[in-house]
Amino acid sequence: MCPVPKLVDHEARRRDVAHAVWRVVRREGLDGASVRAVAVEAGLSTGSMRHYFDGQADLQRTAMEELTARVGARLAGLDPSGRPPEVARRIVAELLPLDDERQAEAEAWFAFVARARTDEAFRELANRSYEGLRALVRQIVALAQGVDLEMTPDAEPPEVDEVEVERLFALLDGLVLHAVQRPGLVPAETLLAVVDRHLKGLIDGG
Amino acid sequence: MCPVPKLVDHEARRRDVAHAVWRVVRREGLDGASVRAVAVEAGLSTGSMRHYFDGQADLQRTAMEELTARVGARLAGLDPSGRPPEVARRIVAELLPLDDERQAEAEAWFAFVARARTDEAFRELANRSYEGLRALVRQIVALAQGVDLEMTPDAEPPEVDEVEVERLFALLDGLVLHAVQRPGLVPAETLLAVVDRHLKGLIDGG
DNA sequence: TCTGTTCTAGCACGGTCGTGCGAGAAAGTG
DNA sequence: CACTTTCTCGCACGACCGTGCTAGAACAGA
Repeated sequence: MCPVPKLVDHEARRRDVAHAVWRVVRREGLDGASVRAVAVEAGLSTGSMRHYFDGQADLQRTAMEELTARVGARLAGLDPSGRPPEVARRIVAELLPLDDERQAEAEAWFAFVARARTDEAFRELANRSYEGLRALVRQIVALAQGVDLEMTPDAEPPEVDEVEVERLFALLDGLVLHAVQRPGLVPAETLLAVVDRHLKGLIDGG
Repeated sequence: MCPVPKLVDHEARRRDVAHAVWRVVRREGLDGASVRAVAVEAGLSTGSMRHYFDGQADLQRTAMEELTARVGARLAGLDPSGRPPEVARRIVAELLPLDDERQAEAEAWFAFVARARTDEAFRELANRSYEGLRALVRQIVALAQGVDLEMTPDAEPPEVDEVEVERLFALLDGLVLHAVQRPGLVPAETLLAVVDRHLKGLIDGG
């Protein structure tokens, strides 16, 4: 009856393998993310991965959850100080694939979202992210129109024009989609120019 | 040496099977569009389909081409008369999934586009459609800003602000993406309200 | 009728997949 | 050292897939 020796950090291992899933998904699509392919990418054997994942569903779901957690952590780490319109611009810029790392995340993310349409296992997480992003965009619209979120309670969503929320939300998703669809052909300056133009109209109009 | 008897219309048959592909893709995703599944959906046997398609690649590519042809035909059939801003609004409304038929088309379309990112066989057609839509959106922006396209030669694209083109293009793709992502939860009125708001800003600002 | 062509149906092969399993290596404790 | 637990590896099974193939049905002309 020995005290349990912990040889490897399971959580860290699961995270590493999740990153391997992202790379495979980006390169070959979610269909190509077979257990064998991910094992090769992660430098493991298929049998070895079974000690950390219950199966392919657990593997892919974990990779998707890790992705949302990563994006969420980056958003939570943003500097909330400054005039409201400047904060709004900062958050928007964080949502765009302005560098390679976020481009890779966006490409993998859309693969998961695409599958969520026909696979229940991914749907709930996709819907939660969708609602979370919509709430964030609602705050961005409020910020752009000069509302200071520090003054309003977190529980209550700010009162804003829902048409403008959907307009900005769709614009952002469309920009990311275009960057994903044509990697390297949508420069960062274009993305920023478009959102700056949009935010300008939002500020002037509100 | 008989005169060749033509028992079935090959083109019509290929079209019917392509529609069966759409239904399977909508229901189970592009991964689920196996030759066997499409054969069942179309009421044929796998061996019988080989008389009309060279293989799975031909099958899926044909389904995607048929989809672009269908959308293109609908756009070509639009009434081009009226004041430019009204024509612009008419074209935009045609691009949105306002009824079940176009919703189904949009869902299948995004499945093909998603695969095009990692599968060369679909990439060329996806890129062509992307460029075609971008050119169309450029014309819409010109129309919204009062330019009468009848006065400008077809060969030369209208001179418009490319930032506005990308902004409207991304907005439209984002709206369609949201409708695809959450079927039934994005009502037609919302889609129209958003594009009307956007076109209004485009007209006033230009 | 007979003949040649088109079309249909389904089987069989080779390949990939997810997954369960067991043997052996590695590491920590007595 | 022995002993237990953790970890790694690769094989094997059954399922599904794309595809080639063959035998027969359906049909148009002679």
